[in-house]
Amino acid sequence: MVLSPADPAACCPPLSREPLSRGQAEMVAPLLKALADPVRLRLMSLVASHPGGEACVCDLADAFDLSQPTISHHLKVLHESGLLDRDKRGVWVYYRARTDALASLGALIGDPPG
Amino acid sequence: MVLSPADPAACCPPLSREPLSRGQAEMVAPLLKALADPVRLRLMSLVASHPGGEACVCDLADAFDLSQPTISHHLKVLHESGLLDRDKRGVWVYYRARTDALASLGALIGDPPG
DNA sequence: CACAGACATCGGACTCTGTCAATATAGACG
DNA sequence: CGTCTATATTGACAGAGTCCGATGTCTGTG
Repeated sequence: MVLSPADPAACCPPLSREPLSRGQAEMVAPLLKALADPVRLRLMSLVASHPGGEACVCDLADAFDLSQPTISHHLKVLHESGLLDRDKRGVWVYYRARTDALASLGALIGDPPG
Repeated sequence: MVLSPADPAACCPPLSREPLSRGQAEMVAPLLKALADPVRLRLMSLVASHPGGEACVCDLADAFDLSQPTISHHLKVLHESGLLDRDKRGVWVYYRARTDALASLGALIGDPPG
């Protein structure tokens, strides 16, 4: 089993406030790496902006010109990084955006020195 | 010559607001890719939090256990993505964080649906 | 001009990543 | 149980990324 980390970006002050330690950088970089792909960015946005806050794979796959395993792979990356929650209901799997993780990450990057 | 884009993340609504288009995702992903490396994250943080808002390569290189060409390479990636400005003064090169680009990117990721 | 120092570029070795086709798993239903 | 449908896993491969040593470029100085 693979557990999804809680909110890795919540551990660090904003980039512009003080230098990130090596350990902190190694915590945060995987989150950014997970988002740093056009397909995963769109997947994340599709899920996060979906009415009800969640979307099933069947809703998502149609938006792309990619094979089903490829979509599944990208969703796995987002899930394992802690940016998407997974919820299997019957045959369908619903993904939900971790808005707390997105908010922490956004603050880490964008917040001024304070 | 390589020109540094203005502020790519300023073109898009927050992730959670509405689905990112394919074109938008392809604009933003390179910014995230540039940040999605532990070394570049620390470099960015070192520059952004440096007193005076800028730092020269000589200040930065000491913080890492990497060769000088490697540091230079990472700084180039950050510069070409539009996250760092370059300013050569005499023999030294000073880098300055593009706080506008960081703010836009942070808002894109972290802002709520609104 | 010659030299030294700060930084960049080049060429390579090696690892990581995105993608697909094929196959597996797991639930619903007859 | 057998079948259909939704999703995940595996294995393979091309392309991209990280890193280093060697070398190049530019600038100040004697």
